[in-house]
Amino acid sequence: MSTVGRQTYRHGDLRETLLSAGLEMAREGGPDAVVLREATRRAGVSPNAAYRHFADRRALLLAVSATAQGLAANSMEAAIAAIPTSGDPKVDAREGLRAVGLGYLAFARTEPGLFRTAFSVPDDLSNAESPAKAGSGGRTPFQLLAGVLDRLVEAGAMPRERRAGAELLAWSSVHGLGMLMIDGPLRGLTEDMIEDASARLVDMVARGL
Amino acid sequence: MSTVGRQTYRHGDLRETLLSAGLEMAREGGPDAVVLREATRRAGVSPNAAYRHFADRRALLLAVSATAQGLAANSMEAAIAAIPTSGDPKVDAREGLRAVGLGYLAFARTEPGLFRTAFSVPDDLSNAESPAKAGSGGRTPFQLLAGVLDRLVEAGAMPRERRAGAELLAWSSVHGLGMLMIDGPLRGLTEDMIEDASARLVDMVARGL
DNA sequence: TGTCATTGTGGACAGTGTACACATGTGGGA
DNA sequence: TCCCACATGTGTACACTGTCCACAATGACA
Repeated sequence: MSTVGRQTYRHGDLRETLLSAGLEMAREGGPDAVVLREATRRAGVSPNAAYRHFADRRALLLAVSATAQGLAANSMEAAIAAIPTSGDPKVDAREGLRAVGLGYLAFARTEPGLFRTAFSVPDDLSNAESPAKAGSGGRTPFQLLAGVLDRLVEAGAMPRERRAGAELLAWSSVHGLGMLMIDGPLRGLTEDMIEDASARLVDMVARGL
Repeated sequence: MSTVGRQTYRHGDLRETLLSAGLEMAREGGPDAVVLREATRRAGVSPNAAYRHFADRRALLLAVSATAQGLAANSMEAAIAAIPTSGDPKVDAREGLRAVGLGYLAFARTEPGLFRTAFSVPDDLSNAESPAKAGSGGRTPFQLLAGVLDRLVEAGAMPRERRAGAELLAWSSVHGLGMLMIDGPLRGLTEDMIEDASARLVDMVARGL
């Protein structure tokens, strides 16, 4: 491929360009749709140029995944921001938990490709607070969840002895519904059923935590 | 490819052979590792022979997925069978629910590749009771779950008005933990942490349903 | 026995990830 | 200011994938 559509030999910001090309492909078709050669094609660059910025396809995918997690965080933050304060700290804390869960699920529903790319690429809890995964508010999905759980304890709406590891429980439930809705056996549910299931699920978590 | 290692031109049971080859690949590397050509290679047959039995790679993958769901059902049934009866129907029903969840999670942990192949391939609830997905007891994972939920209601351990759609809630929670453990951000958890999280999760579900 | 649908083969093609050698710019020290 | 090392992009090549097409072997049944 020659340097068509570009005057300079250097691209200028290839890494970023590849990343957003990858993000776009992920949006349309999930992690499997993130293909390296296509990204370089969209960037107007030869296939191998990508290897100057990403060790391999996997590395690109991880970067895309992190970015997608940031977008998920945005959705969660938006849901948090939308809840009116009631004055009662307990109620507010519970609403915060609900909002985090519903924001996560809303992201799954509106951006299924990105959701799958964000959370079904092999990763590790040790990276859960990496700034690359933060939304515009500066916090990652994991940090947002941890935050509302902390508030829940402080407000006395959740026994302190159950706090440790509660992220995993809450996250699991919501994540599972998201996955089953998207490419698991729960596809084909109507919008209403999804809405209903989402609400009931976060209630169940709030009750059971 | 010639008919090496095989005297007859006809293979005899190619469909089944491809299926178990696919299952083996899925076991080792999840859905992405199920590659059509490799399956035919293992069956000692030319690549195109597969197309006499499966429309395309996707069809093979779906068949493998169904088989894997049957294996998951086996794991769940084993967990159910292992619980001692207490005499108290309420207690028994709750233990049944726990067993179903823990059996599902045990399968996820011991057969991560098969688990992902079973439950993260696009499917539909309308196929949830397909005999192809049944375990040796003749019931699919979905049917097993529905069964324990029914018992829960009959035993009076769960309000009847919450029964509808409860499968989705219970399934979501347990499925989410499984996925996050395997290739999501919850990898790297120690055996103990997983054990603990699993137990707490099913308790949460039992409490919150 | 002859016919014909079923099952398998062979060759081909486009597309993928990635390795290796090479080309082209650019910034920092002489 | 020159020049060169280093970063970045190109070209070629290879092995591998899914899948299409035309053809060959086989076995069941008329």
